[in-house]
Amino acid sequence: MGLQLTRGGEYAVRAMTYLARFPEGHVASLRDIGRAQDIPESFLAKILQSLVRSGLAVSQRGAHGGFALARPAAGVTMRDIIEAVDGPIALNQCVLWPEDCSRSGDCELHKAWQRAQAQLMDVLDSVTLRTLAPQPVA
Amino acid sequence: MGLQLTRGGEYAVRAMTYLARFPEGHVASLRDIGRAQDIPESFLAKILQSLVRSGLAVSQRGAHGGFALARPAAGVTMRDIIEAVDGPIALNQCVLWPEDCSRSGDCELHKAWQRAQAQLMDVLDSVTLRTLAPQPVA
DNA sequence: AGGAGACCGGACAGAAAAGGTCCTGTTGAA
DNA sequence: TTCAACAGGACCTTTTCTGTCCGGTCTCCT
Ligand code: SF4
Ligand code: SF4
Repeated sequence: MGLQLTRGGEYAVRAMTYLARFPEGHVASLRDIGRAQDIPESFLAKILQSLVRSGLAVSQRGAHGGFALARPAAGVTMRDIIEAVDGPIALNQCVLWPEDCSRSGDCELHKAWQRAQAQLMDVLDSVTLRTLAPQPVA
Repeated sequence: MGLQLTRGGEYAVRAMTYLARFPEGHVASLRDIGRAQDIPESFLAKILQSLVRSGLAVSQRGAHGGFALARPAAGVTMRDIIEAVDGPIALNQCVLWPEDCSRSGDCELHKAWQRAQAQLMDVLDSVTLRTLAPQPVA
């Protein structure tokens, strides 16, 4: 393989999409999210921690605690979520860190990867949680 | 990380691009390619084997042997090369094997990944070895 | 005040993939 | 015949992925 989304990334988007289905501010517990989205709960705990640390979600501790979106669904993109849990997206190392490759100065391949990355980001930046969960349930 | 080209994929494109810089049919040895492109030779051996098995390169055994492109440079794309060594490209599992995910029937996220994949393939299919190595050296 | 419910944080661990290495065999041209 | 060069497979090390576990902490509810 190679060049594929991690399980963690997929889970993160699914979890956030689930939260976006509720009215703004609604809190759902780890257990609820895991059950609803078929995500192992102890793994999901780690993923949600990343999302909280990245400021995409907020957590409520104690009884009746859980997680909620930190901002309106329309303002959170697929890219935001994936980068929060998997780190920066770079189809090839040199796209984000050109200094790592001595050839990057005049490399046609480099330019190709930059175009590919730009096209990918176009999609990832344009899809928000509102796109993924259009109608909040009452 | 996650979602990044493998080292093997990068090496493969570099090796093929090197071959494309010579007149059609020119044979270069493993050693030559490895030295010119800074690729560990024993690893490169494996990569070239994959390329030969996939029909993108041909090999010549015995003294003065080596590797050459199997077809004109303009007919070999980035995608061909990467898929030959890393297997099929799928930004998310469900893009190529939707039956693996029970949700794939009506999943907005799935559609998003399909768009992203299509954009990526547009670039990868449009870049050929002729693009990467415009002028064969005499 | 005292549970009980729920997240926090870090250590740990098994499995898989990435990234190579090595060795023995086979080929083919000089 | 010799020897340069590829073929193929076994093996190895390191890193990343995909989780698990547990003690600690916080907060609501009674
Ligand atoms: S694409 Fe070019 S610049 Fe980027 S890593 Fe490969 S050789 Fe270096
Ligand atoms: S994007 Fe949708 S279809 Fe694809 S794996 Fe995730 S949930 Fe399944």
